[in-house]
Amino acid sequence: MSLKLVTWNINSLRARADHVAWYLDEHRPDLLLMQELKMEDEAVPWDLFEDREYWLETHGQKAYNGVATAAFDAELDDVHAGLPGGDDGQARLLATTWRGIRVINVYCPQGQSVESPKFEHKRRFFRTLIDWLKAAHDPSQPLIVAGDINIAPEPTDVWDAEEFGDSVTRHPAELALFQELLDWGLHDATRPHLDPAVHTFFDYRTMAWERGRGMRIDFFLVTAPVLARVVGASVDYAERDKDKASDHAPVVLELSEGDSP
DNA sequence: ATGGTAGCACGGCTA
Repeated sequence: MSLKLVTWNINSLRARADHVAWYLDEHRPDLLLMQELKMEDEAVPWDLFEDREYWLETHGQKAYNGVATAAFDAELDDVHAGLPGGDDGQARLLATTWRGIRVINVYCPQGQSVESPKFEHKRRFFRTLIDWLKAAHDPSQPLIVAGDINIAPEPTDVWDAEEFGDSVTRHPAELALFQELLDWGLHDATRPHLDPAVHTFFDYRTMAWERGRGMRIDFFLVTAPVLARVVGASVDYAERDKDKASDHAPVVLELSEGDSP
């Protein structure tokens, strides 16, 4: 047996409630990290999770952002919402401890364009995130930083790296920040298990799913003790292909069940 | 073609 962990930008829990319910029934993930709830905590459909025996923690925000972590048959402890000094009050980060692993569920700013003030905010968010990780976490301990990272670190992580050039998600300043996470001791856990052509996000605007123009911007970044337990990974294209799907596909990471070091 | 679609919420922002 293995544990199934999923990160999924659902693009509104209200619009995607049925899809999430179907996903829990069909796949019963042991841990589900959701981004872009686009609702306040008060509006979250708790029954959807409670009825299926999931422990749920949310960090919501009206209309934008919002993250939630759901665990089947396990508690979520030491819940901490928000990135200290880094998210400008936007609901983008939720830290919990699950089965002895610190799990940081994150929805990183998209940045809009390199010229936009939002790109400054994106870089500031990552600077603060990295500094906070370094100050308050230990890469020798079991840690997962997962979610919609909004950076495509490898040329194969966009449908056409030439066309992308240095635009947002592929700008050198962002690639350097992503590399800094790796240098600190995080590993891109799904990459060795995915074909380089597999992507996680397909924009509605350009009919990107229909045209096969995806990006890989959703990640499980894990420390060595977690990496040693990884037995597989996949991206659920069937979910992205459904009617009224989110623009992001669920990303699945499988861990062996063994005791945490 | 500085669009295209989707979500929130009912005009414009965000992605």
